[in-house]
Order: sequence, then structure tokens, then C-alpha cells
Amino acid sequence: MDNLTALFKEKNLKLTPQRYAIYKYLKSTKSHPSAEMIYEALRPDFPTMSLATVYKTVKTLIELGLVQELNVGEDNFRFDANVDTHPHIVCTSCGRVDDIEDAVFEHLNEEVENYTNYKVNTHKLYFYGVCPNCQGEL
Amino acid sequence: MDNLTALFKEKNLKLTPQRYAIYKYLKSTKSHPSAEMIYEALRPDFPTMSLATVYKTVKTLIELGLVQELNVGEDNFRFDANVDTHPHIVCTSCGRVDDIEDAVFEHLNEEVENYTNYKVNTHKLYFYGVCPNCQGEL
DNA sequence: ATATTAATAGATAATATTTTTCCTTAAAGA
DNA sequence: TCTTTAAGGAAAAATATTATCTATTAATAT
Ligand SMILES: [Mn+2]
Ligand SMILES: [Mn+2]
Ligand SMILES: [Zn+2]
Ligand SMILES: [Zn+2]
Repeated sequence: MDNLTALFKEKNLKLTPQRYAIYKYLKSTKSHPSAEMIYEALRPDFPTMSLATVYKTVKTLIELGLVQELNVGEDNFRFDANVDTHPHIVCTSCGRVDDIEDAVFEHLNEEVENYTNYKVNTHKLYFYGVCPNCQGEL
Repeated sequence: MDNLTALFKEKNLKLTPQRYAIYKYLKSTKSHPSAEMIYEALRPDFPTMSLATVYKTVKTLIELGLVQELNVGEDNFRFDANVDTHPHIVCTSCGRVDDIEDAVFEHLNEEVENYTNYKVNTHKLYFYGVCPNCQGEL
């Protein structure tokens, strides 16, 4: 019995095929998809699944601490099954959102406490630029 | 003739009382208001102004480079007449959004270029924590 | 295996935010 | 003052997300 099964059981949540598929898909991809993108990606395997189920499931996964929400400045949210605090970069030309690998900014929370009276818990860091693909198309 | 008048003239835009008031209000406040909050704040002086005008105006101001948009993870946008790249902190208890004064993170763009093939232009940095007011209420 | 029960999927309606449309008004310049 | 054209306001439309409601199904016990 794996972690996921145990966690769902602990919270009296049912591990349905839809939930399992959505989480597995988020774990498998580095594309930081929106709800709509998840819905489209899973449609071939789950043609009857509704978009509302995607929204409800990602919310559940977030509450479980299995997924985090990203806000890159679009009119929708994106989701990431990597729940560690890590920076992202957005291509302002094609809209893709990538992780920035190996860059560590965990010291930022402590560093900023010297400049504010807040108790600082976490941060979100989004870079904006032009991805290699879009640089080529100039 | 001030800068604002000149800039609007250059772009063939009209400097209406509504636009002037919205920009002046954004310049005057540190609260990073949403469109709705701007609308409510100016309602006493501009009781006939519509919310659509607020939305249209902030969009215009952004295109002029006079205002920037923030995405702290709410279901709406906030606006800031300080267009310099600077970090913000969000109170997860009461929702207020503050500047972090004096903290300089301008080196981040260059630093991160070592970890990605993107051409990096700018970034947005949001901290999350508990503000002094809300710390007292525990 | 079957029955029981409570949670969830899916359909749909509702809500919230933002944008668009369309017509009237008014800013800017002559 | 007159003309031109951008912009305001009201309302509808478009998007994204959430809530409601009923049938289904996962989980557990028998
Ligand atoms: Mn990521
Ligand atoms: Mn600010
Ligand atoms: Zn790109
Ligand atoms: Zn607070």
C-alpha cells in the first residue's frame, strides 16, 4: 500500500481513477499545466471526465499538500506536483513555464526578514524572459 | 506641462479626469489595490464612474509603463504605480500586500541566467507571511 | 460475493472577474 | 466656438472557478 493510498484513507478521501490520473499526470509533466490543460491531456483516457472534476481534484490535492498553485500573471492558475519552493521562468513570447533547475533561493525568506516586521513563511519567485525556442525565431 | 500630459499627448490619448484620478490615487497609496478597491476609493469623488472605466484605465496605464500588475495568488489582480522591480509580501491572514522596503534583489536576474538558457528580463517576487497586526491577534 | 454507506463524478447553474459593445459625451486642437 | 475622435458609462458577453444536486462508485463490513 503506497503513500497515496494511505494518505487518502487517513483523510477519508476516495482514491478514484480520476484523482489518481490527475495526480499521476501532474507528477509526470514539467509543463505546469492549467486546469484546462489537464482536462485536455486526460480526455483521451477519460472522455467522460468533467472540467469541474479537474478543479475539485486539484483543490483536494493542494489541501493534501501534494500540489502547489502557480500564478505567473495569466488569467488562470497553473499547478505543480513539485511542492518544494522553487523558482519558475515564464516565456513572455510563447507562454511556457519552466522550472529553473539547481538554482537555490531558500535563503531569501530569512534574508528578507531583516527588512520587514512580517513573520515570513514562504515565497514565490517568477522570472520572465524569452525561451531558447523563441530566441531562435527572431 | 508635466510628464503625464506630454506622454498622453504623444500617444494620442486623452487625459480625462477619471484617468488622472486613478493614476494619482495609485501614486498616492501603498495598498496595492485591486480594480474594485480603486473603484470604491474614488467613488466619493467620482460617483458616476463605472468599474469598466477603472479596468480600461489601468490597462492603458500599464501599456504606458506607468503601472504594473501584481498577482499575489488571489482571484483578482492588484496594481502598483511603482513600476520598478521590487519584492512584495502578502499577509496570509488578512490579505494585505506591502512593499519590502530597502531590500534589493536586482542581482537575481543575472544570477539566474547561469541556470537557464532563457534570456531573462525581469522577475516578480512575492513573500508570504503574517503581518505585525495579525501576529498580535494570536 | 453482496450489501451498506458515505464520498465523489458529472451535469448544470451560479458566481466573480474582466472584457467587449454600443452609444453618448467630452477632451484636444484649430 | 467648431470639429474630430478618443473615451466614458451602461449593459451584455466572455472567462475562469465554484457550488448544487443526483446518480454512481469506492471503501468497508458482512
Ligand atoms: Mn515547478
Ligand atoms: Mn509595490
Ligand atoms: Zn518561448
Ligand atoms: Zn495581516
